[in-house]
Amino acid sequence: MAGASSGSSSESLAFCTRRPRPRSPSPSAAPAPAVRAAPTTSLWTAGRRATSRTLVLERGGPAPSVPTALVASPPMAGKAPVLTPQSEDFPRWYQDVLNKAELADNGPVRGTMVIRPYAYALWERMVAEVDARIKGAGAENAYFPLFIPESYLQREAEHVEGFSPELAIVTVGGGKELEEPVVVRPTSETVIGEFMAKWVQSYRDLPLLLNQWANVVRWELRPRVFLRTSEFLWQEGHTAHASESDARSYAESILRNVYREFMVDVLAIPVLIGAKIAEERFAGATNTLTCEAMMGDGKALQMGTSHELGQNFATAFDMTFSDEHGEQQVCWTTSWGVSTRMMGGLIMAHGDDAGLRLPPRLAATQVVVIVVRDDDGAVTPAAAGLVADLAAAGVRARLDDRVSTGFGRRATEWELKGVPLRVEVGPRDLADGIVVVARRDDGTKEPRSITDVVPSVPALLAEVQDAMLAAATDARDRRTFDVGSVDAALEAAGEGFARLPWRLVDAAAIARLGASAVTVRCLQSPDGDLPGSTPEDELVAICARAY
RNA sequence: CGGGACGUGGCGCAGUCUGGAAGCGCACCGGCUUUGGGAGCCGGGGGUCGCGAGUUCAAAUCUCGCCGUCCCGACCA
Repeated sequence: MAGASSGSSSESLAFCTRRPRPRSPSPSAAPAPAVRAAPTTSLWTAGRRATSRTLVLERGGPAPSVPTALVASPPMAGKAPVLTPQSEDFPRWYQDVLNKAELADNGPVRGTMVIRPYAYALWERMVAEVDARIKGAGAENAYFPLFIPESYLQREAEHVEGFSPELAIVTVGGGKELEEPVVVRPTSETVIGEFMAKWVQSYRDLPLLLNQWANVVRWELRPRVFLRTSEFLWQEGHTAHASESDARSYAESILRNVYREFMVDVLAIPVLIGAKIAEERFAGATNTLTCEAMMGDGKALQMGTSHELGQNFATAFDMTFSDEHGEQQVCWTTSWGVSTRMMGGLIMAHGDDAGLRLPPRLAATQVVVIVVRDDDGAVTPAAAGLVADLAAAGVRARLDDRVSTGFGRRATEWELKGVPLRVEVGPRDLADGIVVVARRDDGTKEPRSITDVVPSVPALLAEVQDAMLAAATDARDRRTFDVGSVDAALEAAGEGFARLPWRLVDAAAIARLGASAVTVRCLQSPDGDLPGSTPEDELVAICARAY
């Protein structure tokens, strides 16, 4: 049972270099109040204290017109929390965020979702950023059909086998039974393979680098908005190469320079990169590379994958070319994708009890300028001027001049929606020549002179971006543990990621982990890079519970 | 697809056990007063009680079936 790679000495290895804190209370241990009473110390209190301190420090002098309410901070005692606290019920919190931040609804058909404008704007930002990087990698966009002949799927044995259970198949069209049923694409390797085979004749046609933005359908048994829906939006890249090494390096390059770079630099989500174990590979791939992120509850989320398909699809679709010597060769192909699942990752990696927190580079609205009140009609024009100046400075800013709605409500709403910076302008500020700038990431507020707030915003946004990445990285690292046994990995996975020597993981170990819903998310070299040429018995298996 | 919980105005819920005129809070609309962290008062609108069959004089309530949602498993971007 224990393979040669899994010596019995494993049980005696040190448990952890960094020991997990006492296992977090299981749901049953956390006494959920019968009525969701307002916590005595709300999140407001913390933020507010920081606020008053900052205000006093920065303003100096008598500061006679510091808005008293900012300092006095009437806590939200007596009010129900806006969202179910994460610590109480993380999945419920996620649902609450989707609803309250107006992100998405369930569609009428099970497993489908409606992406609301605010969330779709975020998706459009993701598309823009990822698309630019894909083009930077040399791939061109194209579009292939939604309907695929069922026979195409069947040409690659593992591919059909893997996807059959989740296919949606159309058997009737135009009121008539179809001669050959058509599959609603679950992914497009097969159609694209068919056409690549047609287009590639010579080594001069290679590499052929294509990408498409599309929707795909995979009938899901257990859907979850953004994370696992029966229809989702994504990008799927498909490439053909003259050699295995060229295909491999391209797949790796997409993972590192497109996906990881986007996730780290734009989403501010630190991701691990690694290779999937055989059981977790894409159906039909010879190697699957992945970006794995940690969510706020310590669970893992696969954020994107890049596959080496070897010659499996090229063989199935007769994708051949003549090489420099006039010899017929079979192509080597890759495919890679990221999807609307990243929306779920974004929400769960950064969100807190007050709602969404958006990294500035992604945020569709980076700064909201709020007219606190406007007694004499002078504040709104000033605020609108700030918005215009911010826009001119390249900042995505918008105005909130809904003064008929109370300030508190609007502030709460923008926090729910995760806008990185709020600029609050009221009559007193105007009289003092200041505005109050509030950061969503850490809740701090400080006054700025109205004349130099605009030029200071880009740097502040950059600071917020960096702080969010640093905080997410720190949170992940605190929940990552080096372990020396399967038992220790199981315990650590209750909390976050376990780094377990791969040589300790045999089939029996995978089964034991699986019994507790813990899986090997990926394999890495000891320094956290892709396995590459690292000897197999030196690899590290990242084990975790996953979405 | 297996186990569990649950479907009552947009959201959260009471009412269901023990059948007998659909209620509450928030949200929404109007008016006035408000507006520097979830406003107040007054007045309104909105629900074939998830859907379909039964039982009954009478069904949100009882019975059966189906659908959906959430959690836990098996499957996945």
